[in-house]
Amino acid sequence: MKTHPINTILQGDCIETMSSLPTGSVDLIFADPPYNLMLGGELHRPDNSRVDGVQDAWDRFESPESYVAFTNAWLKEARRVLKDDGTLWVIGSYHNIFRVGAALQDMGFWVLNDIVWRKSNPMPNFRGTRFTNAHETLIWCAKSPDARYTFNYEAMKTLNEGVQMRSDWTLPLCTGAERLKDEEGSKVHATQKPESLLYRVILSSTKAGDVVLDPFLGSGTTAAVAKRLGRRWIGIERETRYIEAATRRIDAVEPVRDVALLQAPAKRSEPRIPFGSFVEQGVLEPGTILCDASKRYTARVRADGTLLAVTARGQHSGSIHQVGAAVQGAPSCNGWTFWYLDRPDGRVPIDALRQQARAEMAHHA
Amino acid sequence: MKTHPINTILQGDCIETMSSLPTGSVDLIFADPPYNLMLGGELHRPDNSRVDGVQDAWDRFESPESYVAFTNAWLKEARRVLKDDGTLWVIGSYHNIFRVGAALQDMGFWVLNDIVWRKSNPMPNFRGTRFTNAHETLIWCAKSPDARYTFNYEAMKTLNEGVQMRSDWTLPLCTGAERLKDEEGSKVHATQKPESLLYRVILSSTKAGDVVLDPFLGSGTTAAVAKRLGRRWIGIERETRYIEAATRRIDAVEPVRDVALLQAPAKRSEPRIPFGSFVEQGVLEPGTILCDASKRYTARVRADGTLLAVTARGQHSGSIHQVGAAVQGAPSCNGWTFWYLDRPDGRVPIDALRQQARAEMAHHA
DNA sequence: CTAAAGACTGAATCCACGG
DNA sequence: GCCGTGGATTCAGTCTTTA
Repeated sequence: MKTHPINTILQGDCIETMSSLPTGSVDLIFADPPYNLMLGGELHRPDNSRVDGVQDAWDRFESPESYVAFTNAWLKEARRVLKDDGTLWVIGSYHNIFRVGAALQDMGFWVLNDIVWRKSNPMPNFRGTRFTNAHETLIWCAKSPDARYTFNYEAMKTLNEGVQMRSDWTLPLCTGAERLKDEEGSKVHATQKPESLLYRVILSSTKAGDVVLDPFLGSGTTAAVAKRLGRRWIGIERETRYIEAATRRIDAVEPVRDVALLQAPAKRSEPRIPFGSFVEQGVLEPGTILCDASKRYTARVRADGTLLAVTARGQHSGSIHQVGAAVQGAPSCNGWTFWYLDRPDGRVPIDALRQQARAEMAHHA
Repeated sequence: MKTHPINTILQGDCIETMSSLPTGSVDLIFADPPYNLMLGGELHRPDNSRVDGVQDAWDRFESPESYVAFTNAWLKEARRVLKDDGTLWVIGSYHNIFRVGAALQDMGFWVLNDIVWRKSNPMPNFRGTRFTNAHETLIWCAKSPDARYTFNYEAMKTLNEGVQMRSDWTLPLCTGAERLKDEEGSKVHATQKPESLLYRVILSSTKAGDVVLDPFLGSGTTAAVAKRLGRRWIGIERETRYIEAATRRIDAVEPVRDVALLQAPAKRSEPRIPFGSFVEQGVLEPGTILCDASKRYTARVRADGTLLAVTARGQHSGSIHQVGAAVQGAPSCNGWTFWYLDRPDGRVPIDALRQQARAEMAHHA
């Protein structure tokens, strides 16, 4: 039986090593595969200094076909290891992202978003022959169109000052103290990703305790951020020098202590309270009149917690939601926020009753 | 012998019609093919209004395979018609752009840039299920790696206030007076592109007098901008109603005398700096304690950039502004100046972080 | 007349759970 | 698996109507 290692780096080829992991065992995969840059000769700045680009053997492929074969192979194993409701992130540039995206769509993955990492401090185009290549692309996808994936909508919205997080993220490159250096002061890994990028990836699409797999761990950014955010992790890496640097780095990470403190709870996860319970408990008398914000519609509360409304279009009865939708002629309605109640201290939405009940439940818990 | 029509709209299927054009005869192709969105049922806004999505027959394909076949067919003709030193632009979204990009790379096209059109006013994600889809992607490519293509580096730099034009362009959607409407006031074309986008495309990669071909002309944006910029143009379109609207539109265009007089569209809605970004980028650890100037109140920073404060009046969580207001019992509060941070070099308002980040952004810009 | 408030709109793969 | 129901969910802008 396949064992399930956790919080460790597995040394080896990413495809072989993934094949040793159990089927449907990880919640999230973040993959930063070789980009297959196919750089020609060396690149020099206007002052003739040499640009230290990606020259490593791991980025060399014989042909476009062999890159596609490699992509299909690792994606296939990733798909097997991923839970049915898990999601996959892949990062790339125009050199490889189209082939990767087409391959994963052909394999049945369902794209949820393509995300643009807009670099606030990209390397300029020294020759002035193209637009400054100032971004990279991430693809976020589920295993199927009907998968129930994790998306921490509220956390992303608050992280973005109260408006929805968009598909373009402006973040700086990994530089300065965050960038791993060897004894001689040169960078350990050519393509180390910034922790801020992984922070957003992991915070948006996993829950605390989830298992995050990175099949191309490199300098260990994914594992470091997963550990910091109270997620479990598995890394796969071939080269010993990267493993050594990543291990030191991950060991030094302190997880955030209070997991409950990590993020505000989503509204969707709050306990459900039936409207009828307020009638049942005597908070509302049967016969109480409700109205909408504009006072165009009124409805009467019945003993079983349903409403009764009479309009020009006829008589409507049913739940607070059904009657709210019916009187407006709308396809749906949130009755909690649509209906109001006259109280001595003013008109309040009936949602105020629910909020109060929830606050009392939290107090007793 | 094949004739070379110019400054006209050719009615017909794009592949057949392109095949009637001479080989190696156009300098630039801009293509806005169907995205094959595959939308499900109806979508409503929270106010219950219905979203008027793309449901035209031209966007429906039998299968992913038939979309790929269609893509290969039109790309092949486009490649033939294009001069050896000409370039091709294609716009798309995550629904189709990966398949398109892979197809054109397989065909030998050489990608020069992928360009992100960052929409300053995208439609939100109404259900809170994904990141707001706030961009589209353009691929710019030459016929071969050694092609001597046109790139007006200086014009782009000037258009971008003296710094190199990046691969991400922030531009608004096509709305208001620019959007073509029919007699009943509804939009003529579901996916009319803004002229500002085509300005950049045509100005960056053609010379005056060059021939610009758009095989999916639609509402005629490409032809209108080409004419305005003193380029020649050919449009291909199948549907009579689009041709009629585009013809009126193009006829009304006055070519500019002096292209240098064209001014850059105002930059709108540059990224703001959310408080959460400092947590994300590791400037602040989750769990960090903030306090106000008088040290009466303290709050704890959470991983999503919200604060959590406990006072005699209860527990408060939310943005730096909301929690600042709540602990004081005030109606509002500027959290940037209210909350302070203890640093080795003394206590500073958190606004110092923001000022520093803005200074760095200005430096990089 | 101006100013404020309300209506309308955009290439959208847009719900979750219990019976 | 399907079906019914609860109830959660929007940003930047333009244009129209009201005060």
